[in-house]
Amino acid sequence: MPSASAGSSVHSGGLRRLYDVLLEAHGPQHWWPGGSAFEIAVGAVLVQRTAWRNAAGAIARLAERDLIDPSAILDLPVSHLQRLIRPAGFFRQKSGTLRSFSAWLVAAGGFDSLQAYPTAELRAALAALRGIGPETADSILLYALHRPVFVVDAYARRLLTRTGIRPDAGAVDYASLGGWIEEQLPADAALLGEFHALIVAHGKARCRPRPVCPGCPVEDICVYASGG
DNA sequence: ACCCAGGGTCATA
DNA sequence: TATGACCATGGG
Repeated sequence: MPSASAGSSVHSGGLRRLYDVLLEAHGPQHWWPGGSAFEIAVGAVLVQRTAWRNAAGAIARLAERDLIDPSAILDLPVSHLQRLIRPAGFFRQKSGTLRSFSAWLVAAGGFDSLQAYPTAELRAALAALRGIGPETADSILLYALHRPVFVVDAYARRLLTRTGIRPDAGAVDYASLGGWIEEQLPADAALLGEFHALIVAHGKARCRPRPVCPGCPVEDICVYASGG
């Protein structure tokens, strides 16, 4: 018998099955297919509470000027940085976050140097930066540093709640929920990266109405699924 | 005009 | 602990 794991009795392997169903329904999302680790981290900051289209526009404006580089960001006058990232919204806050993150990264010796540190330590260091919370920290860990981390976002909480995999997902704190999920999945950054992207894609496309949308591909593993 | 988008921080009760 | 206000742009 597997050791005690809350909630696994009803949905044994539920998370892995959810991944399979989402992949089948939506296909691979290929987030950040090409691009440096720094560009990925910049994207993680710029996309906060913002449509990806807008964040991508801001990244393009930086890229056109060869500014996707921590030292280049730091050398740039703040007003110029703010003007360039304006399409991403919250540009005053995000300019400060990008500068703080760039300074931290340069001080650490770059992304290659970061790989020497354990995930928990990096997560704490990132989340200590102003403008980087738990979710953005995990996004950077996952997509830029390829650490096997589950990114807990609002879509994930909603989906876990509605499927009944974790009915209290909306109320549990970030670290507890993320850790609980990571325990049940392979420590595979590629899988977890695809999973997060799929959850976002699903959240945008489906299940807006509650409690469950008719014809939803996730319906058959949903505790609320009825005859409708 | 209204709502939302791949969050985070701070003030208040 | 838990809401609420605020940050700002762009598309449906």
